[in-house]
Amino acid sequence: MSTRENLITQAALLLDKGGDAAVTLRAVAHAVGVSHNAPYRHFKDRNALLAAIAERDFRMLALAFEGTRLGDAEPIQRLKEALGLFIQYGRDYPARYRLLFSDPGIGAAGGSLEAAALKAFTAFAGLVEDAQSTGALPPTPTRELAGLIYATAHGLVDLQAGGRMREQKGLSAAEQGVALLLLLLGAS
Amino acid sequence: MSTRENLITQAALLLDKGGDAAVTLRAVAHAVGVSHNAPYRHFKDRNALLAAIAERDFRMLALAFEGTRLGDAEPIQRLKEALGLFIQYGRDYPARYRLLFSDPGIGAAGGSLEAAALKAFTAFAGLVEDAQSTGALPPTPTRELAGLIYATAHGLVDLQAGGRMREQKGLSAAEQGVALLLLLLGAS
DNA sequence: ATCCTTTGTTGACAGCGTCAACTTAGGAGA
DNA sequence: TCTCCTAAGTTGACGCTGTCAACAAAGGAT
Repeated sequence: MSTRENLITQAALLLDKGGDAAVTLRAVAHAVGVSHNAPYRHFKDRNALLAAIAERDFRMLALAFEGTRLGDAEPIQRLKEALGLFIQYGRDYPARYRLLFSDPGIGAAGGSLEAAALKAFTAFAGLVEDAQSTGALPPTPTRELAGLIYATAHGLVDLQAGGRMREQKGLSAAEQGVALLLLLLGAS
Repeated sequence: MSTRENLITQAALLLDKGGDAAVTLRAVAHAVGVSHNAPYRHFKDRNALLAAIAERDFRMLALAFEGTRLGDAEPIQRLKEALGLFIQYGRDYPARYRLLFSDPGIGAAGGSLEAAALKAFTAFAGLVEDAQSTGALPPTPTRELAGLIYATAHGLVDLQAGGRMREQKGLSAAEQGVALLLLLLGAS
């Protein structure tokens, strides 16, 4: 594995373990086994390293969505699966999740991060489109409806990660919220 | 005005102007005109100062929601007004908004911050309840429906603040998204 | 055989949060 | 009135951080 990839991996590990503040360039470099300035050969600055983590994870999200779309289940069921994955990702890796969706200062990274983020959303919109084609969701313009569901899922996950949403017994608040949204959208 | 309040005000100003990273204890102290260590007489550490900003703003949000509830317009219209205020707050003060809703490390603050956040949400739920009572929204349990709408608005604002949501012409994506949600919820 | 590019190193710097110790002002209690 | 305690503020120091500059080696292309 290249040093660059090692840096990204170890940085993500530190992020999961100790949150944003734990991702110090020196700690990452030490974890990889290089000097404290080696990361600068691969990343312009700390934000660029964080952006690389985000880009990698957005790509994985996109792949997960695309993979889900190919499943056997009913389209609306596949959409629910994808939303479940999304919520689980946010719950299991809250610091990483917030890096992808709520970190300022990462925006200045080259367009490749934005492209990866857009690709993930586009894959998600495909799932919504499939569900619409079976009448399980209203015929609202796909892009807007997908944006609405995406934003709702994000809002639920983010509020839950911040403790601003109480946990219910059994299902997480986010899972319940998404289920309610789909119910209200589909029952009409 | 007490030094403590001055510290909160200047910190919020710096936050608006330069984002989270600009809120350095030394810069805040300098802006107030005290030594670099004076803030420690009023706040345990940097996070405690940030939490104080968040608490103050949550209180203001709660007041805004409560005030809106007393308006003359139809309940569903008052709810839309409140959502408009919320979105505008997030758009005008994105760094502050993210402090309230997406900042880890603030959770460790005493329960008074959580209480203020809950009060804001409770006021919002009151608006939803009023709208339900006129049949403008489905009779889903109020707390869950309010949580859903709240989370959706938050998700839209947060995605927009992070640039992950394209701006439409005229209305912001968040305003459009909320309108679409209410339409889909109410048209059923 | 030479040279340039990539990758890595060491060393330094200012700025940060935080701790410790000292100073001062002002009110409570005698 | 004198004393003393507490709250508020100060100076100085510490280690850690991101980042810059200068140097070293290694390896393929010419």
